[in-house]
Amino acid sequence: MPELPEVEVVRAGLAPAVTDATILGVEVFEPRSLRRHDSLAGAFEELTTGRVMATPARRGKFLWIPLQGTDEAIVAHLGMSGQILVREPGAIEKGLLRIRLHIETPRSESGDRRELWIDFVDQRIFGSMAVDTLVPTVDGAPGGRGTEEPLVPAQVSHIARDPLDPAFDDAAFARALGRKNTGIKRALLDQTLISGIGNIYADEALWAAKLHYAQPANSLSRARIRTLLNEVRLVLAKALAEGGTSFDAQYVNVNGASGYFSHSLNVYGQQGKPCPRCGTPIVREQFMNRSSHFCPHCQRLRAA
DNA sequence: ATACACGCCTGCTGGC
DNA sequence: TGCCAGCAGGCGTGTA
Repeated sequence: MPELPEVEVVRAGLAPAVTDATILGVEVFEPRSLRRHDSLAGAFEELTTGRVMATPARRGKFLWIPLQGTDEAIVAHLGMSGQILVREPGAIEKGLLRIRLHIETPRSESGDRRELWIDFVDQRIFGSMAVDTLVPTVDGAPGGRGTEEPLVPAQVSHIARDPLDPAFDDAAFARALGRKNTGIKRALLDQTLISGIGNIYADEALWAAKLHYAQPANSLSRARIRTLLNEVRLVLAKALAEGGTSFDAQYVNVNGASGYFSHSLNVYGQQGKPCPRCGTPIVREQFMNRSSHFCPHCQRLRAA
């Protein structure tokens, strides 16, 4: 499932196709894929058709494409199974096509323009697209990766910056953890504290930092928080460098090719296999109605 | 206010 | 063989 690295791969792959391209038309095959769209502001099709797009931006797992000459952007979240694919007209989608943007790229040096399809494919409809208003960032820093503008879609403004964002505030994150009387994994998955982390990379980062998922967030020392943040960044950066994860082949990048980080997972999905550090069999337990994978030897609950 | 349960979704898998 | 419960889990909303 797409987490920060996978969404960033999509954003970067989308950029050359959509930047300065014009939206010629929109086909919505599944209205539920517009769940995030507030139709009181107008129909998605009407707000997008004819607009010229700017470079896509991302914060955490949210992606947005500003619409030039307006204070609006197309917002996309991939949910569990969403993909955004850049296709040549006429391509046949194997997955469940929910929304298709017909776009025309800007005039090239040779003077021609190309028509492309931007296909939003999503099996489970946890993801969605919308048109939303851009609002100023609270801290005045750029809204996210891919933009210099201090703007963020209204529905993304409550999402914290992600740990790869230069404007992420380490000290504020540490203070927030100190106020959280909950397990550290729950805090890592709380997108209002730190964004971009999902179940896979939460388990991987906790293993790397030798922390138990239920360790109370407010029991961690400043030094441990620093270590954890460092491991989070290493895990995300490594996955990003490898092009994203595709342990179940749900995730594909904008051209339809699978990512390939799954071979280097240390604990996620590795239950029963030896811990790469100490050899103790990895355990899987239910936590927060999802699976948590950890090494019972390396990752023990510590006294507060 | 904070913490947490739940609903949303569909394709695949394993057990009977 | 066929059916169906269980599972995958991010995020918004509702509740205590």
